[in-house]
Amino acid sequence: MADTELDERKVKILNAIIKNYLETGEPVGSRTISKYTDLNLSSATIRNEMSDLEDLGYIVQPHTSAGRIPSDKGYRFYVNNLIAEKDKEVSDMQEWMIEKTEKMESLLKNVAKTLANNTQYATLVSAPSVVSNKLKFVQLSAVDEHQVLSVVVMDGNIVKNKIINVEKPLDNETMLKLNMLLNTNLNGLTVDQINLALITKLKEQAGIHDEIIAQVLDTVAETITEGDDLQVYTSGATNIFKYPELADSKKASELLDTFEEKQSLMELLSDSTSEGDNTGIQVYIGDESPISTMKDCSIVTATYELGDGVKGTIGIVGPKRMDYENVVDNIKSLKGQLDKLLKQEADRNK
Amino acid sequence: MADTELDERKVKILNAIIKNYLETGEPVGSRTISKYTDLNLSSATIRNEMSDLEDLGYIVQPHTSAGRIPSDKGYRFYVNNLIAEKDKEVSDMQEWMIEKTEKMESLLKNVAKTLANNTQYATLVSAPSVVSNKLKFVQLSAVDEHQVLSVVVMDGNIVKNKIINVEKPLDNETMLKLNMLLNTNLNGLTVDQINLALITKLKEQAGIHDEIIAQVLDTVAETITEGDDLQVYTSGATNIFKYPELADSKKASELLDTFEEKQSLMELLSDSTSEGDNTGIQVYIGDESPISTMKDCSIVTATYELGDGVKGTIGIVGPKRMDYENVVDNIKSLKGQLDKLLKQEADRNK
DNA sequence: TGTTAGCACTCACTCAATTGGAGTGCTAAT
DNA sequence: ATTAGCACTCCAATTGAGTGAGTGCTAACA
Repeated sequence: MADTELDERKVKILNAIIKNYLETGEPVGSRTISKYTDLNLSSATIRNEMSDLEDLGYIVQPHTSAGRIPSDKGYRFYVNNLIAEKDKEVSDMQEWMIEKTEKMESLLKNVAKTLANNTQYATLVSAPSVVSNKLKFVQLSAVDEHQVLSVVVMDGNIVKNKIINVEKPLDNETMLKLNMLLNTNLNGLTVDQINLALITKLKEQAGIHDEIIAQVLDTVAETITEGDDLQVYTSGATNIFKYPELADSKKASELLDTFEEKQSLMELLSDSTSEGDNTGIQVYIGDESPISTMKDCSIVTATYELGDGVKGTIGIVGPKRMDYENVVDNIKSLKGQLDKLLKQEADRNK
Repeated sequence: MADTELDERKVKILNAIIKNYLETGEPVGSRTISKYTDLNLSSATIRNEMSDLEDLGYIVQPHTSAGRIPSDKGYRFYVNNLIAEKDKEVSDMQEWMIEKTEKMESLLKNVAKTLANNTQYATLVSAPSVVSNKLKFVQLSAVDEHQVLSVVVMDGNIVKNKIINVEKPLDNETMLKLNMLLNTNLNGLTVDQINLALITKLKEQAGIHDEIIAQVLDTVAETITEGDDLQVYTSGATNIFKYPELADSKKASELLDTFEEKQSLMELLSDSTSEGDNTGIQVYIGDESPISTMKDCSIVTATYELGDGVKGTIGIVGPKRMDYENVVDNIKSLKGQLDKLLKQEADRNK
């Protein structure tokens, strides 16, 4: 693992520097390291090594005659080592969720919340993208003379509804027929597969009541397609005030803005779904982040799956000196639970 | 309107002080006022008057030999005058909402957003409280063998749904009977009226299938009752960084926490629904606020109605030196539009 | 040749003293 | 009743000395 440019001692020192900095948030000096570590070396020797490490770009000095802090490259090295090594104990998390499957929305809100509580960082969770998700159930019902309620249930019990205004009341028979039509034709299909052609075909089959039904069908299609892009739940955004390096007015304001404007967060999450590595866990450090306002942060994301195809994402945003071990642990465990939960949900529906 | 303790000149000076402070956010001195206003008085005279105003409690000095800033009492005086006088022009707002009635949720989110944009303060909007709201439509449908979807529509097209897990599949006939039972008994009732007694009665009527149906009924009741307390939409929380007196780390963190933890916001809003005055607009200044973390802020709330009984609330939170005129204008206009919109909605459903 | 001790140097940070300016309160004159 | 003038107060910004943590370099050492 160790690059050729780093001998074992340098690695040890680098690790010591980073570990220490993660704890304190202060630049760490040569004397500290010389006492802190088991390799008995004087501060002077450490200084020489640190000088080398700085030349190699793993650590930087905020100013002359200050201690060193890890550079992005340094963090990256640390994280790579960490994730490769560590893969054993999975922290036990609360089991509350198992019972609360009924509503995807509240489940995800809870996930975001507990994760934020556990880690003390800001978290975000995106709802499973509906695009490659299967339709399970469609139903239209007349609420009153001029309004029809359409309810759509997707795999994973994601429920969507929409009220459709109609000119003339639909009689019971038509209603029944429509429901039949929709369910037999749409059930089990993914949103991808429900395209214009299919809709047109349905319209034709609907036959006589063409006008009204066309309108209804359009709206149903809309219901299924729309709005699933904004589903991001965040929590613990204010945790960033706990880290002085992020808490100054300007940075905090920008960051919180980004969190409030969930749109841009989507980019972050969708970005990470594409280039997932084997573990499904992604770490962005500083400038590596796709969002510029987060260039002073680190971001850890994981994607969880539901049935086939990649779906939703969990993310944690914190200072660069975040406790990567703990975070990766937490997020990994959570991802596992979500995967299991949703899979079992899917199985049950078979 | 002018209290006996304030002669006309004092009122003018007080107004000048407050207006100036609203703009600058800096303590305002006697010389500024002497030049700023049309009443030609020397700074010395102003000083005397200011001294009086301070004794009367309308303004305070942050420290000796600084200018004066309005006290809560001063703001209160200003606001009272303002709201009484001003009632003419209602600023024209975007008309986008008219078309978007279908989904209460997105409507309210939009309201919060535009309001935040227009005023540059933090806003919160609570969904119409369902408590005194009428049930319009209930429906159970079998999604698959073990899951039943219950959909409840309330007045104002608030849709709630919940998935109920059942042991044994329910056959079509039972389903139909259940739906009938629910709709005939519950339609038109308010949540208040759906109490334990009624539920028990329903269970009895359900008869044979007692066990399963009891479970379903319980869940439906739960669906109706639950969760409507958390429906608060916020926007523009980060606007507080625009006002230095709120932007320091500690205060900002507390405030944003309060905004994230929507629960406590509910108190604020529900509080204001109770003691609405004639216009339905409430202004809390500083310590008057029911939430302690907001004691450095002012809060303007308005309640909008839907049919009979008080329902939802719109609120704005900003610094004490907020632009009350503009805010009250905005909020009043918005309240009017919401009232109208929801009323017309209600009418159409008659 | 790698390691260490020692020393001079740098730089941020703290604290106190200094200064300038904005603003007040009071008094005496109009 | 109003105003001009002056002494006074207090904040805010500036300066400068002192401190300490940390570095880089050199020379000695094993």
